[in-house]
Amino acid sequence: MARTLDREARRAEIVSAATAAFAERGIAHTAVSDIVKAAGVAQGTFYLYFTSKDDVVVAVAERIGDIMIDGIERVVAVPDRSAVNKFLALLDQLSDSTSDPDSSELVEIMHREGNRALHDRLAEQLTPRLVSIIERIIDQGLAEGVFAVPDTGAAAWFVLGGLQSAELSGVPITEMPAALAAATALALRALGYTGDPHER
Amino acid sequence: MARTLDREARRAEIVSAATAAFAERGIAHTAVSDIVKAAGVAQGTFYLYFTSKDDVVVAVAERIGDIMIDGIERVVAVPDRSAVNKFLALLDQLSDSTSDPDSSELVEIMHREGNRALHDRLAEQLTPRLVSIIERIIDQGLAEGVFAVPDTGAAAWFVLGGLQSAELSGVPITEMPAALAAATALALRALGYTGDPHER
DNA sequence: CGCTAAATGACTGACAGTCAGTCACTGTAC
DNA sequence: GTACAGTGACTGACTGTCAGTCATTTAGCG
Repeated sequence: MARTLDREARRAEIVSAATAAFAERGIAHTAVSDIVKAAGVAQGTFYLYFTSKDDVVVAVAERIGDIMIDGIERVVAVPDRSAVNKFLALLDQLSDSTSDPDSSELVEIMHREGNRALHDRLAEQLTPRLVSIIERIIDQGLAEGVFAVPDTGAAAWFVLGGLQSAELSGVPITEMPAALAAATALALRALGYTGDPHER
Repeated sequence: MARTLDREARRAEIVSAATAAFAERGIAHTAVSDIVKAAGVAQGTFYLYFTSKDDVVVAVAERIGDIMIDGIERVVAVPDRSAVNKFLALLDQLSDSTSDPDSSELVEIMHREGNRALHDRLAEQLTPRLVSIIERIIDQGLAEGVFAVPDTGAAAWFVLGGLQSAELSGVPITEMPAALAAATALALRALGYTGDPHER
């Protein structure tokens, strides 16, 4: 059965099997033997594509991260959108990734208790990418004269941290929109924006 | 050797042994058998005091958290301090926990690669406690008329998230003070403060 | 056909967690 | 003050699980 699939495809198959297994049992209760059984390969094969069990967790997080960044890049790339508009769109997209059927299940898996490691790995590789998108938005806002910050990089990190923290604040899901609106207002104020966010 | 130590003391001994072992080898490379050997008890005894290996990680994080919160409560409890002053003192204390000999080593251990779990567990139980302290400071600031936010809770979460994010931004330690100053300025602006933070 | 590299799966060492048994101590009875 | 049963903290050898390895097999390619 050797050489029937190219390297990337085989790797992707194992990542899919791992994602499904983590969804069903959680990371800690998923053995590498479960993953390879589902993927239809031998245990040794697994270690030709991943250096460790942790390595496949990172790969799953990467896949989720790629999907999320794709969605965000799409709404942010729209030309002729104002910086504030893009910023609000980015937030919509971040909180609404649940509504995207592709990513909704993945995000749900990640938030399950017992899959903390997945959440951490995602944050780890998502955060720098989000920061760089936010930096671009802030720079645009500075050019437009609606934002005022001395250090784009620091502002991007701060604002992102603040917004992510709303997610962790433990407010019930029903009140999330309100919490998010509050965080958005604070973020815009931190960026030196003085207008009404709802102009759009 | 039965009944020679009260429950709390024995538990504390095991936590100490675990802390030392985690410092030396990292969590993943520390076996429960290493901890009990260092603590001078049998493996079974460990499970009379902790439900799992993860449970002792939480206990170590709690000990570190208690020390940090103590230090912060101390500087924040000073009467006659303005809200802005307390806020700045809190930040000093948070970033300077390294200078406190008690906690410096603990903080260092926690930041080591491979002890991510410890960092996460600390954040988990430290964050709500910090939020509540920051809420008190914001309320004081509202009473003093120097802050202006519609929702104290949301503001506390946002500001704390933003500040913690500076820690993760990957700036070299030499530039940390500058990054922290930038984050502080952003935080105060988010809180609606319009004065000069350096009045003190 | 060799030759090379991918794939295999039985195996191993390590380790988290268990449990039947020990023993130091305490309270009670005489 | 002696005997003795009761208690529960403590023990450590043991077990099942599982991540990771490696000698061997299989498939494609010139």
